[in-house]
Amino acid sequence: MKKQCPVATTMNLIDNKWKILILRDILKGPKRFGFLKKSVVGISSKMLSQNLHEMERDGILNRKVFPEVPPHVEYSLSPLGESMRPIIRSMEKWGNNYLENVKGKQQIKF
Amino acid sequence: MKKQCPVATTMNLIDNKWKILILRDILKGPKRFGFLKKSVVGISSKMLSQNLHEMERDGILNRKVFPEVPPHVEYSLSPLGESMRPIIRSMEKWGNNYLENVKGKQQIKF
DNA sequence: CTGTATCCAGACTGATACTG
DNA sequence: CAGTATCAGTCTGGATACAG
Repeated sequence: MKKQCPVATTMNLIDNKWKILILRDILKGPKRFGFLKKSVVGISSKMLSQNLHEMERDGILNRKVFPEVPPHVEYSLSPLGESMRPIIRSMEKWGNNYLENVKGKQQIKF
Repeated sequence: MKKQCPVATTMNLIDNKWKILILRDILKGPKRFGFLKKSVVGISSKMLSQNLHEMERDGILNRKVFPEVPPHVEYSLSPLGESMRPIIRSMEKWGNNYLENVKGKQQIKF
C-alpha cells in the first residue's frame, strides 16, 4: 500500500491561488461575499462562489446565512481552516522578504 | 501608492500545484527530468518542461547540463528556491496531520 | 446583496512522433 | 535521456447577464 504524499494532499484541498487568497482574508475574521469579491483582486463572482462552495464542502469554511433583507452571508473558518494559518503565514513571510530583498534587484515580471 | 500583498506575491511565483510538487522533490536534492516525470504523478512532459522553464526564469531553480551521452540534466534550488522550504514544510506538516487525524474520521483534533 | 446561468476563449492533457 | 512539436478532446476561467 502506497503512502500518500502530504504535500499533494494539501494541494488537493487548496489547489488554486484563489483559495489561498480567500483564506488569507478570512483568517483575519469572518467575511461577506461582497467583501471578498473586492478584496480578492481579479476574481469573478463565478470563481468566488465556486471556491467558497468547495472549501465549505471540504470542511475548511463555515457558511452562515442571516435571515435579513437584503441578504447577508458570512464565511468563517472551521477548525480545519484555522489550522491552515501556518501555511498562509509562511507565504506571507516569504512574500514580504521577497518584496523587500529580492524584487527590484532582479528582473521579474509582475 | 498601494502596498502589494505578500501572499499574492508568493502566489504569483508558485501559481499552480505542479510547481509546489516540483519544489517538494527538489528540496530533497537535485533531480533529473525523468525522475520528476515519474515523481510528480500525473504531469505531462509538456507541463513539466514548461514549469521548469518558468521556475528557472523566476530564479527559483538552476538548470545544469552534464556534457554526457546520454544527456544528463539536473535541476537544483537557487537560494531563492531554498528560501521557500518553510512554505513546503508547512504544507507537509499540515498534510501529515490531515492524513493522520482528519481524513476518514469525523472528529478534528487540533 | 448574494449569488446562478450561459457562452466562449484559452489552458491543459494524452497520445504520438521526432530530435540531439 | 531530455526534451520539442502537433493535434484533438477536455476542462477552467472570464465576461456578461440575470435571478432571489
